[in-house]
Amino acid sequence: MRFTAKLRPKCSECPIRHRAVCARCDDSELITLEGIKVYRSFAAGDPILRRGDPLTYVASVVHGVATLNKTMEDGRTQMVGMLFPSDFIGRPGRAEIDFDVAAVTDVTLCCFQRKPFESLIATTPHIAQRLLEMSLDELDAARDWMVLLGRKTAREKIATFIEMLVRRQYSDGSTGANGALILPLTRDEIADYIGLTLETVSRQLNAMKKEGILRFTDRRRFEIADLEALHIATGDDAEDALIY
Amino acid sequence: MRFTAKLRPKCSECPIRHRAVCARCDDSELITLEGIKVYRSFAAGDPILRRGDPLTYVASVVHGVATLNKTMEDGRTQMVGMLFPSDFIGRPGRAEIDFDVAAVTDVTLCCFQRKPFESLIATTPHIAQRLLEMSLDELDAARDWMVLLGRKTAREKIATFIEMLVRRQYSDGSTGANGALILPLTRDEIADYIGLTLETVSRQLNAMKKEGILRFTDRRRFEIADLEALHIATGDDAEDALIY
DNA sequence: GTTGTAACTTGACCCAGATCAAAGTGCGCC
DNA sequence: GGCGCACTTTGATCTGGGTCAAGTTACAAC
Repeated sequence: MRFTAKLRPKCSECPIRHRAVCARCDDSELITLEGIKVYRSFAAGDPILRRGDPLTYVASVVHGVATLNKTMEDGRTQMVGMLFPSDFIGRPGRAEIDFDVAAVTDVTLCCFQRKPFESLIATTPHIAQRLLEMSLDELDAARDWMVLLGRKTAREKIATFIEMLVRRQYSDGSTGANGALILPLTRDEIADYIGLTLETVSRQLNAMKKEGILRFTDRRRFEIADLEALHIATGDDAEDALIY
Repeated sequence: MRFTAKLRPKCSECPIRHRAVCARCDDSELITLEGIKVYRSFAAGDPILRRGDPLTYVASVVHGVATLNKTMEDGRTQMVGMLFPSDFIGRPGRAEIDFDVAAVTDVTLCCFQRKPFESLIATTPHIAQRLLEMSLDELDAARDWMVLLGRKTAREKIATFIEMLVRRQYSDGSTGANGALILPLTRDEIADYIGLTLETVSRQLNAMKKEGILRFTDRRRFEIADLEALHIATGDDAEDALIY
């Protein structure tokens, strides 16, 4: 793991304190965690872990966005996850990782050595329970993504991706000034996430701009002009919609 | 949950004893489980749970094959999982299920009421640990399937699906007489699992038959005539291959 | 046996999205 | 302020797999 900084801020002031793997820890458990944690920072574009790397550390994302990528022998790639603040990297009980993890924006991680973290899990049910809950949530999300990849049209894929971004950026308050939303990924990266090519992503995004569903201030910053139309474009049930 | 039988066989003689959620339980923990478990059977084709059903029970598959299905409003469906013996149904801490579970062959489940099972998890680290491990394994499998759905060709999808079947049927010894493999799904169900149409599934399966990779004895029973060619057709790395 | 039906195969044609190609845009850096 | 480069847009064309439409099996019920 590359890193550019080592710090150990107070858990009590941590922005992900109530959503991360440590969410249910009490004060004494936090003190234990504080003793073994190390902050590490990565610049946008940096690799965090490569497929096959030994999993010496596990970590929580504190700031920024990271992606999980699988690459086939001939170079085709599929992104299999996007990590936002509070998401967890690494799995206890597994010695190496089988996909690449990369920082797409500047990223700060709160890292724990895997071995001591595994012992902690065994003795701290609050952490084990929270980790199980987070893993099951990720599994649910992965299954929803399987529907997107297997059955949705290009337009539905884009709309679903945008809706997911909105949900995540509001839930961790990482929207830009005056609530503007941010596309943390390039057209190419979006394509890898939703199983399209970058050209199709570009065309669909511009189509939704022309239709007045999205309003871009620049290539990365935008807002939702018509939340209802966006949801209809996802192809999902009305009951799953963001409130509008 | 529909059921046709209620039995409570001995855990020590259970065929999935060492692979299911109870794998790491000691004798005294098994006695606790024996006290609260109930066997239920479903006929091929029966629904086990429907989307939105209250999750009163969680269960392990003892015999047979079940599928997890998501359906969009307009009827498009995507299978998001296949459950073989030892796989687990349901998630502690969630009151309802958001996909359909159906028996594709005759199925026997070992069921536990969710509430008592949740208390068991809290007090029995052997079960909590095993459940976390199984959930993370499922998450890994879901991510591999995302690559299949997002990036693989029809031929690669079929080959990967067959290879997965071989792996699972050997690992639980559910192959037919003289080691013949069984397609537990119809062409239509296979299509829903790998994101194709039934016609494409049929064409690709017959192509692999003509090429001498697969040998069918009837529509559901077959054997692998060329395991190496099958693996090459998956598009996956040689290192992930079944031994040949 | 016949008849019904669900599952499967095969062929012809079509189209959403891929591929190939060429501009356009914007930002960092000297 | 202009050069370089990465990213994006847009157009033209192609194609893998979808769609539509007959047939064909194969087994279950009578």
